[in-house]
Amino acid sequence: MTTLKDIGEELSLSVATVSRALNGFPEVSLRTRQKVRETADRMGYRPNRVAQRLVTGRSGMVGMVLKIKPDMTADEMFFEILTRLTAALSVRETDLVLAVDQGTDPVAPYERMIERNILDGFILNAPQTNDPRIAFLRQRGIPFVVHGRAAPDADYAFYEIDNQAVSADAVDLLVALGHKSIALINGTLRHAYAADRLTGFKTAMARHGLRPQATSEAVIESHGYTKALAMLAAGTPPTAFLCASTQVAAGVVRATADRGLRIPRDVSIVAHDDAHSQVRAVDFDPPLTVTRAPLRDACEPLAELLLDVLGGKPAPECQRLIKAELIVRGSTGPAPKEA
Amino acid sequence: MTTLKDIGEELSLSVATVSRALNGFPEVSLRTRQKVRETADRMGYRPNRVAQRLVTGRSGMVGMVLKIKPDMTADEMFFEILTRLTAALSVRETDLVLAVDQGTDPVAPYERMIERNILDGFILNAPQTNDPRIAFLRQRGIPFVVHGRAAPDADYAFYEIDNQAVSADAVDLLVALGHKSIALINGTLRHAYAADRLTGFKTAMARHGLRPQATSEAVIESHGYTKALAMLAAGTPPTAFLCASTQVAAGVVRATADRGLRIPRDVSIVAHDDAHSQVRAVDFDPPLTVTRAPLRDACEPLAELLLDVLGGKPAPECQRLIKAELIVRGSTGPAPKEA
DNA sequence: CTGAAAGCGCTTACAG
DNA sequence: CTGAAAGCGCTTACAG
Repeated sequence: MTTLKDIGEELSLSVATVSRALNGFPEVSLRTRQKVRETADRMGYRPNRVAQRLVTGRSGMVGMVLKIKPDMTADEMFFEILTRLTAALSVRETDLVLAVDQGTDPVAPYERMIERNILDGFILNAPQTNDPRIAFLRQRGIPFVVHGRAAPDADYAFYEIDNQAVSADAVDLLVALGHKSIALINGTLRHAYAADRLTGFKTAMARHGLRPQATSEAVIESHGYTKALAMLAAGTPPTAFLCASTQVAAGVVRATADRGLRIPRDVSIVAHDDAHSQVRAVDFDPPLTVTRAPLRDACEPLAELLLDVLGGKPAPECQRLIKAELIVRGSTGPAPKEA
Repeated sequence: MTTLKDIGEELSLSVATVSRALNGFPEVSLRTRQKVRETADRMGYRPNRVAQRLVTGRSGMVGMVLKIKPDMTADEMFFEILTRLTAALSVRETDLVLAVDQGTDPVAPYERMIERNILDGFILNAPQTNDPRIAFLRQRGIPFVVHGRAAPDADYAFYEIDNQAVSADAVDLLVALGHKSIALINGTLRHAYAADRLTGFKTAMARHGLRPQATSEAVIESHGYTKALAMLAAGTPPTAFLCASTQVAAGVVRATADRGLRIPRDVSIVAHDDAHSQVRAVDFDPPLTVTRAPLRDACEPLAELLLDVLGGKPAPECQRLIKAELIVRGSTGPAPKEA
């Protein structure tokens, strides 16, 4: 392996100058800089990251813990996220070390990774309300960025879509179309995003003087199906549904079909689309109106924000609240005339 | 962060002695060793891996490239392999850095990772015959271990099941049951394991003076189905099938059912089972006779072997050829009486 | 049994 | 614009 010293000897320069030249310091003369670059290339120089890391006090590695399903099966599109995150970190000279969480204690895998003493920080995902992992990392003073935020008053770095606005935008659209009986089929409330969606939903409904209906359970087709079926059979059935995901929307669609109702004539549907599920919004008939915020879009900002945090940027400047797009398609229409 | 120096000052010892004590060197007196250990614990000492790595010349990181499917979907059970491998490396103070191969050049991702100059070695999987990645790493002198071996005369570290024996064992079992017309529904021959299975099959059949029938394609249900259907309709239909996987076996079962044949009365089936597929051998009716070698069992030895290689152990001592189990269940029986 | 010293390959004040 | 020096935190011959 060729080192700075080798290059220095070749050119009769000190390692200090070679180092500065290679790092593009302006005080080094252009001629020297060019000569050094050239020689470095010729000699196949690659900086020793470990040495760089020792002197800078950073390891150049960040950790992420993957929560996996009990059957140890992989999440759809997991690899795309992994790829994008790896790439985004890689251009920042940072490596990603993965761990898998299979136990009951959500904090344990983080402790294990910290124990190893080689990580500069963490990327967390899927935060829950009062997430113990966040409390733990903060208490230990370990830098991290969260994909999502555990509470509206988060004082740490995060990248998140505005989930209250997700609900509010959908409600506003439906109300403008004349809907008054609107139901939210939401995710489990221990997930922070679902709590935000519910808050946004209730607030928006109240603003319009309407009474909210909501159910919060697992984001799966059957949740949409069973709850929509029950709601449609009730006294004042919803004329519109907000669905936590396209999977949930698929269940709602099935329920409306079972009841002999038509979309959007009898029932309107809006879903949130993270562009991650195998169930594609445009493949519905009619295609789904959605609030859309691709999960994959988070990778680049997450890497950027984490590096900012590691660089000492204050937390309030490392927070990104993104608006989801509202894409109107065929699944929403005017409210049916009242009987 | 507390360092060796801190501990040394606390105890009025040199960093050298503290280092030796903590690393359990026998020349340090027991009393000193205990005192140092105690103080280190009390002060919350964690060795700085980066410094250790600089001085030992190793980064403590190894790479693995995942070849993913075009739809970027995850392989079944991928997380279990990832977990086990991470755990096996972790106890050896080694971290795993993943990259994803999405391109056409199989070597490119390795070049990119080497470029970064922080890896001690690689774990390769799914070797192909004349695998260019192996040629590349060897030419560059980069340590690696292969899960599988690209050729029977491999001169590098590998962990692999004896795929020739997999076929031979199955053939021997079937011949003992009186079968003479035996077909192999094999994986694509560019995969080294499939080439070995075919060789083993032909050799074993020749040894018994029988004529081999084989087809080598993708390891999917439809391959088993279409080929078995065609073979069963031919002049001398097989009375037994060797299947590359449980998926392939499912196809063969479907084909025999279509032909109105019974298992094992009319047709016997042996499959190879890596205990990785969602299609479980014991769930068949009748349950499948298999050669069994769980993929997950490779994780621990792979980690061990790679660390051996990094430690300078010669390649011939870093090769493991494992016999798969032969588990006889209901899908094999005596050959039908000849008509 | 323990210590002083050199060194791993880099970066970065401090001088000049 | 360039160099000599110190230092990041560890390990390990070399002495004693």
